[in-house]
Amino acid sequence: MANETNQFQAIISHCKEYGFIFPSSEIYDGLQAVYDYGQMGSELKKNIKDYWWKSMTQLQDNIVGIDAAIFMHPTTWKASGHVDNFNDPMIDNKDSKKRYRVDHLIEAYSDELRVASHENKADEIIADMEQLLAKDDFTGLKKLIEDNKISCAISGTCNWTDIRQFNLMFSTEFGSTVSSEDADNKVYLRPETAQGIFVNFLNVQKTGRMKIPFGIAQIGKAFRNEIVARQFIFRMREFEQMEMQFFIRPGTQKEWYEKWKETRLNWHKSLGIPAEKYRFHDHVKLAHYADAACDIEFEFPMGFKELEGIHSRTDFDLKQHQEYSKKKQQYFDNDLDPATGKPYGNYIPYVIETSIGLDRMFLAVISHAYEEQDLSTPEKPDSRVVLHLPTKLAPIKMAVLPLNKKDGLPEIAGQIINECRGDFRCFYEEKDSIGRRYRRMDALGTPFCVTVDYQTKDDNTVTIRHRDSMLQERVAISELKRIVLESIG
RNA sequence: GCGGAAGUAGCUCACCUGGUAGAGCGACAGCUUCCCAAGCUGUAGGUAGCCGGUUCGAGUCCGGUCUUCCGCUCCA
Repeated sequence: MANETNQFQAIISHCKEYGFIFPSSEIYDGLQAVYDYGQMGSELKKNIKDYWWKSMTQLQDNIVGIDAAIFMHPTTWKASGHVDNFNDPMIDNKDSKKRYRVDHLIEAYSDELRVASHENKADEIIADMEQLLAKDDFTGLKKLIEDNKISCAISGTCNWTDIRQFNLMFSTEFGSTVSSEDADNKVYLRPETAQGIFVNFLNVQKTGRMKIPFGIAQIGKAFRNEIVARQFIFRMREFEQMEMQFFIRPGTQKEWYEKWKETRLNWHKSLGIPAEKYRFHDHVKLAHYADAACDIEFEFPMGFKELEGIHSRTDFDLKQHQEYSKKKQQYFDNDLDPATGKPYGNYIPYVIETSIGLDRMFLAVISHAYEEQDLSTPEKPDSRVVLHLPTKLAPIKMAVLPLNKKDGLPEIAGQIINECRGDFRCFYEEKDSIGRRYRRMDALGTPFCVTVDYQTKDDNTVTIRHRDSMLQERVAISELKRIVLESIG
């Protein structure tokens, strides 16, 4: 554990030191669980995004992308269940420091009463609780707990804090003249991007003439007012999701669920990260909208944690929106049902969702890439920090380094950069010894270092040095672009 | 939100029992060398997270606050 913690700390420091990630508004002491991506981090993040976007849209026959607004009509969140299901009042036991959902605590007590054959009393308490919950009467709820001497299972005491509401959605007022008391004008910052896809389901389906099965992909920010947000960029209050909702014919959800599990895992493996770093974790307790769900977990420095979720959401979301909006959310399927020989007809599609946290993916990529290498020889101690980033994700693809900063070498280097910068990001550096420049590039994850030397002036060849192997080969300048582009894939 | 630990230069840290801050690495400028870091010269950079208290005097003691990591909890 100590090692894992040190490794995690080292990665956090490295991210700061080399311009990948900074605490938000750091000069004002930062803002809890909010981070900024720096000059290197923003490139890496963008490359992850682009790679996901391309593989989920361009390379698919039947998936298109959208970019929905962060603000959505407030009713969206009533329909989705976020308003009702995620405003749970909580209470803490001061002795055991345990926190409970108030309804869970009271229900557990009523279960005990039932076991002891006090059925009537149990029913009565539940009825009281539901009334109080409906009124958001926290004082009354606390009184209910105290009157019944409901105690903490750990400490056995009734030493409770006041009941508090934890609303996981950020809200703000819409329009410049409304008062904050006016609940009708309260809008939320979306806590997930999925609803932006669901409310646009028919727009996309009709205007894009999409036929089921088809998908809608989206990358965007979401916001959750987490009770505890920690572990660097793993759990942030403002984060970015990359997700795809795949609309299918009801009854086919099992096969599509399995297919997307496999497809998504293959996507991860295609980045060269070994399969052992990943595992599936099936949800036992399903969310209100799902009939099957699993996570793809990644072995982060702090252990296996959720990276991506794959959920079979049934027709829950579209059905809810149909009910709340009073607009039919159905699709007419002209394909023939072999059982009847007739078209499948109208139905509300089922949905398989794949949803990955972009920031978590960033953390997965960088923590797997990070290595402190011992390069010592008997003669001399030596070490380097290297980021083994896949070329397609590396912020800088190629550094061009003149061996010397005179004799026309920098000019040749400049020409090479001008030839390549239109195709991929290059970096020029003439300061310090060549070895030191290589090591600096290693720390940024730059896969190729091209060195212009005196031989270059004679035959237009340069050396290209590979980050991971540290080996060099001599190639013609005219070959450079092809080599790098091939590696980007 | 509770508990634990911690916040001193970009990074890692030192300053032991209070007397107005140092090192290594890094950065920058120049020189030298030149295909794998730590050569030479010079320079910059910190009102010790912030606020308050005790004290003649606080980075050092006390309180508060912010931030980070760890445990519990939470995680649609």
